[in-house]
Amino acid sequence: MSRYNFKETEAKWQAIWEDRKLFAVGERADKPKYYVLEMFPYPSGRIHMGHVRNYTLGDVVARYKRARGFNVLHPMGWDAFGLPAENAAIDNKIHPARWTKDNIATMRRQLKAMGLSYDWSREIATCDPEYYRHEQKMFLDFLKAGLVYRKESWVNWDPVENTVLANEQVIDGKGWRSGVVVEKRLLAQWFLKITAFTEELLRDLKTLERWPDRVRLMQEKWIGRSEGAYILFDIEDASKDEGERLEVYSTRPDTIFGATFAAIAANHPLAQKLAGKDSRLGDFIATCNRSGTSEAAIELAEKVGYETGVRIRHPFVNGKTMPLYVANFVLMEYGTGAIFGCPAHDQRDLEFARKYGIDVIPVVAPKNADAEAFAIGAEAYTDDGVLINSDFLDGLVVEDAKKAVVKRLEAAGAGRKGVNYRLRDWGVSRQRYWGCPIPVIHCAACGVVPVPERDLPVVLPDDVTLDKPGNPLERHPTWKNVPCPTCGNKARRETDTFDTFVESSWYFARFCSPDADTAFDRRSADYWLPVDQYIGGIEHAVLHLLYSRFFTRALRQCGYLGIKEPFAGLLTQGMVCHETYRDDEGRWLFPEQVERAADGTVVAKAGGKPVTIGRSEKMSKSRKNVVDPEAIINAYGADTARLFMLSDSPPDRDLDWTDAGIEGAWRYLNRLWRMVNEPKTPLAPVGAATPKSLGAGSEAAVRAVHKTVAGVSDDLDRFHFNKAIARIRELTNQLDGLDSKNPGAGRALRFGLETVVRLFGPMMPHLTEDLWHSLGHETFLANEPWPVADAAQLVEQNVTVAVQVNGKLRGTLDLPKDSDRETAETAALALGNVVAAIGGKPVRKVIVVPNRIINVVV
RNA sequence: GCGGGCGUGGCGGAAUUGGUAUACGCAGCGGACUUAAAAUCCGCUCCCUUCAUGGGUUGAGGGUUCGAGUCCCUCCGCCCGCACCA
Repeated sequence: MSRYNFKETEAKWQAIWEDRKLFAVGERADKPKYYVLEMFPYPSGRIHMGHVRNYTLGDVVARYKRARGFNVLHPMGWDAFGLPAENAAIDNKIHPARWTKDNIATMRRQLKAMGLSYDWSREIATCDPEYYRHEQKMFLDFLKAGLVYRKESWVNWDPVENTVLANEQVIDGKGWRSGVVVEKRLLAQWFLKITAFTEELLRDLKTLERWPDRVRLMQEKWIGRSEGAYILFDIEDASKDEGERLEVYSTRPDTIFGATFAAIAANHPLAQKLAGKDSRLGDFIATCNRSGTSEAAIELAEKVGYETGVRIRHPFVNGKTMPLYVANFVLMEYGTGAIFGCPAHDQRDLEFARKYGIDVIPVVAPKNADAEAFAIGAEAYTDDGVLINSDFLDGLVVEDAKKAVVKRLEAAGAGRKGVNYRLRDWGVSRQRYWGCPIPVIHCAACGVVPVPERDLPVVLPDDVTLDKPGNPLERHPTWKNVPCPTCGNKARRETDTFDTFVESSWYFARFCSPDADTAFDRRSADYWLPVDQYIGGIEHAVLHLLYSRFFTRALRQCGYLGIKEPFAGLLTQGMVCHETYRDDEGRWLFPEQVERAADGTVVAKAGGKPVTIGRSEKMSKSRKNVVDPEAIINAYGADTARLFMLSDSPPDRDLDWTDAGIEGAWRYLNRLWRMVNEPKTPLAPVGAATPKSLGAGSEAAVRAVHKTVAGVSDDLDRFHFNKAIARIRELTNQLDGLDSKNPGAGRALRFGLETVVRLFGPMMPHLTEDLWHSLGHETFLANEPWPVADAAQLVEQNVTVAVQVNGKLRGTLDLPKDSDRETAETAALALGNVVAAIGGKPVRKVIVVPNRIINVVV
């Protein structure tokens, strides 16, 4: 029996497509444009299965839209700056530029072996000065537009390595290389003013109709708009510092009469000031600063506080004062860095109060509760209710009480209504080498001076040493020494580089005109943008996508482009998982290190000892549950890998990689290949007219083909690739069973097979291109239009209707489509099983859903 | 800790969005072909009970409805994000 030679076939068509420049595109007026983009990869070394999945999904969309008549832009590039290159430099003594370049070469070769329909002439790498010089220009334009500023901000500091650590380099509060406890430290850093667009970023989420709801919801929560009040508390005995007041933000100003303490962040200016007179407070603040800078680390830490001895006055109760604490769970970045605590109606405040013996005064009671008897136990009461113990607020519901409090506060000059956001400005400074230099110069006389545009790009120096801790740019003997562009005196270059999220915030626009002298040609950008379909991992749901949305608005403000939203459609794909293996000593094993023994158990290839199989988890190097895409492509071909990736799970869910699954996909490819190359029924000649009369079997097959075309088109429009494949497989099963004696079988089979080949084109481009030619065609399948179903062939004459008695299925009926109520009801009540189930009881009601179901209620 | 999501046979999943649960595939079992194996082809396969009829089942429990995998509430488990990984 013949087998499909994927190696030869895939290489052949890849060469021909490339040679004919089939996927190179330009702007054109005669077709609608469609821009499909997959998140570009970080060049970490070799492609992994997550890439294969991501790029397969994108390629199906690109090829499908091309067939549907769109002028499709489908580019690829490299997110080439980042921390791993520096780690590799330290570990392997290889220059980050060299390492990155080698990795790109490897990964480009691997991607090309997948047969992806990219316009490779548009390839970009963000570490190329031709790319990042435009980013430096953007930064200067943002600076002019007031969208950039400098301020002090906290970083993770490793006191042994004398260097700043990324959150991922802090493990259990310790530096990953040094193992010593990490401290927080203040550093002057550059910030992009994303908060200038907060309301817009929030409001415009509604316009992103083709984004998953969960991503929009996550962004909404991330921006975190809340309404409340800013309240000023007088500080007792603040005689030396007249007029000093503590400002807090609260979303529950209605609970002000339940306030029994106040707390400020460890790095609140008042805490710093008080620490000057209280060394134990200083120690406490130092302890707080020993936890990491990540919100998770802060929130997960045990909640502790320090009573300062300072007391603050209640704004409405004369003579009432409350203790002021410094607490590790109050964040300086949120609100004013200060809160008032109302333990009765906030769970965290309640736990804090119980721990430090602070009073708990209920001020909101459930509507029908007995106010006298209402007490707080272990749970704070956070629902709506009626105000009690609250002077002028008593009897009001929460909403009205909030308004009443704000009114009084404003009248007393002790506060105001206010809106607050969780969103903070974007800190873009990184104390690292392998990133885009920030184009400013520090002059002792002139201050911060932007690098003049004629001096761009500020290029990274090549001659750096990465074997010592700290930023190599800082240590470089000459690079940072420059004359001040304004006064000409000796000055110092900024040695911080950009967060790599900056590069990925505008790369989609660079692809529109990758060789332009400016960041991008405005006309090209106007033609191609926004991206019609963006595809990538859910892990980018907030940061990358929000930063890109911000950047697009900032670029618009600076006149670069005219759109607000960069990505009109978004598809977030799930992870690729694999089961895990451990040997008898608990060490992880790669899948290729284990095998199934004769008795069915799984053992290690080396030594034959039994292996414990763990559940399927995200593929990761640390657990060794990875399968190398290149090995799969060498063993089965790209089309098999693509088919399996698409057929086994819907794109937004996790996918389990299994050997059995890939084997099954491979068998199917061969089956299809044989159906075309060794047909059981001789195929009608190419282009032959359809005979006047076909046998019943052939006619049914033709109808099935039309139904499949309609179904698959609909599935692909909704990204239900797994369902589309199931449908086509059903059709091939039917075509395989077509009796060759049936009149018109050869014609029906040709029509069926040609359609199957065309429908599978976007998913398995090499095999189908080859079969298309085997079927006698000389055009490129990749250039063929998408098949269209004949609407007349889709109409069913009869439908199967389910018949239930009291909601339980008792039989089915074959009825003409759109039968009227009476016909359906009469037929249903005549069914033997239905009569038996009714058992002579009176029929109360008969529900008829046309063409669907009949339910008899007795 | 906070925010978001997911949960359907031995496994991946389907279910026209409130109307016949388990399509399609994987694995398994039986058969055909073969000296034999591989490959291929045919058949069976959610669970319990039965000659048959029947009954049960969508992580667990409750609710709404003529009817719930789908909507609501409570709980359990797993996953993603938390601003210096990308």
